[in-house]
Amino acid sequence: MLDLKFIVSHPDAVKAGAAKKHIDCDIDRIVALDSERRELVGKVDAARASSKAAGKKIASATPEERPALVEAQAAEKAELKGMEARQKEIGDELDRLLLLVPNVPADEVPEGATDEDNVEISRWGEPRTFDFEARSHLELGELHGWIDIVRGARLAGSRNYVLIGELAMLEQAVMRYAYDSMVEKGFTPLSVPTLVRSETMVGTGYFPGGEDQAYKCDERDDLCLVGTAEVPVTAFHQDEILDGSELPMRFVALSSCYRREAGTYGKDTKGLYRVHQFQKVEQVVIDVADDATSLEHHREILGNSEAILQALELPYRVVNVCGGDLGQPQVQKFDIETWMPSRDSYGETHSASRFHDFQSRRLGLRYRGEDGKVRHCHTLNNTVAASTRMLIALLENHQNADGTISVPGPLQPYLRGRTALGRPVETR
RNA sequence: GGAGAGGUGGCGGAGUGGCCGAACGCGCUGGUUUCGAAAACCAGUAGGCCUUCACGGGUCUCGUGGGUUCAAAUCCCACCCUCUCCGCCA
Repeated sequence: MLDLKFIVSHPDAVKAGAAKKHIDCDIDRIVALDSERRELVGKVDAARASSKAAGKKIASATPEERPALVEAQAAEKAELKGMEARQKEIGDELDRLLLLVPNVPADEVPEGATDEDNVEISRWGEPRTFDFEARSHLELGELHGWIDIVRGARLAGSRNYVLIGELAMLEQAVMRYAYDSMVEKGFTPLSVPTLVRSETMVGTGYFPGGEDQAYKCDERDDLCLVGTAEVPVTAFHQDEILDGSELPMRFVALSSCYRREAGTYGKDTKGLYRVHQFQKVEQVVIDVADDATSLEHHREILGNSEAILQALELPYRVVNVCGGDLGQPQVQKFDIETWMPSRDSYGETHSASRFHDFQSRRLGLRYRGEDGKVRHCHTLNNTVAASTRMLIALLENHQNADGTISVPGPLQPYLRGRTALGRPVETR
């Protein structure tokens, strides 16, 4: 969430930010509540001070003086109680409203309503032109007996799948390669829970608002399945005051990811593009509260993922996500879209976000700087590799006329030296 | 699932009604000492909110929320969380 002081002192900037994101929130109400709160705090504090002083007087009073003093204090306390009740009301409403105020997008974020308004900022590689009739990942999967959608659905409903044989191996190869690459760059590997308390979902900004997209196990346990390792990794140090000299902290985690995909019926129904469960390697940076530094690290984690795609010879482009396509918590987001021949377009495979202290405030994630001051950390994250979408890109981009799949060099060691997957079939 | 213990500052850990936002230790910061460092010694060192140009002042917080009391970290109630033992199990 945003700092209440910031909202009150820059209400127009916050309103403009919300408008840019196409999100409604009641800033005027917050400003009004805060001014009432301030006024009340002064009175309440004064009344408490007076009551305390009266208490000390009572303690040292003679038995004869006592009853009168106690009675006088009681009247004061009754008034105090009324003010405290109102103060709590205001506090509760403010807390509720503050959770709904979106982070202010950066100036560099383009205006726009949907992903169609995202602005391409760079491009790497050339989409391949096939001199044969290229197959979709689903066709390739069926051809080799690698993907079983029917049994996946029988096991777990629609948008589920089973990977078989070499494709299951390839999945592990990509995950391991992505993971190892990040460890090599100095990121600390973390293996984290994927079932978390709902307060952790609130802390990272997914709740309130994203409840429909999460699987909840809250009837008995108040737990949710995470949609990304970002959640447990970012919240790893919640409610702590870190030593500033330890920052930035760089983490990498591999986890299963669970997404309900509510409201997407009929969208991307074929294949592995939009599924309820996949694996993902995620990078997270816990940073100092300095815009220039966290911006630099935002570029760094974007570059880390680009390096993976380049090593795997997958053409991609980077887009600067527009206001309307930005989530509530982000200041800015760069999506990487990788070329997917069957879609005849670039499909989103990575998402690099920076949040300033939006998540940290909710999480109580702070650090003590060199000057001794305590500040909220900045947080950042980016996909390193998401299993299903990477498999789509790898299968479709590296397919050969005979149906085999060439394995990019970096993945070969993870596949016991294999340079191609699948048995050759009829060339078409 | 059964039984028990406990949640205190950056960390460890005292504290069972006022002298406690809190002993002591560690850590950190500054100083003395030293050619420099280590060690030793001295001093300082929780966070939030309100107020102040500032120095400062006020107030809240000892898991959370209520209650008792003139007065609560300390007593009572509810809830949350953690740990230990037994059982079951990957």
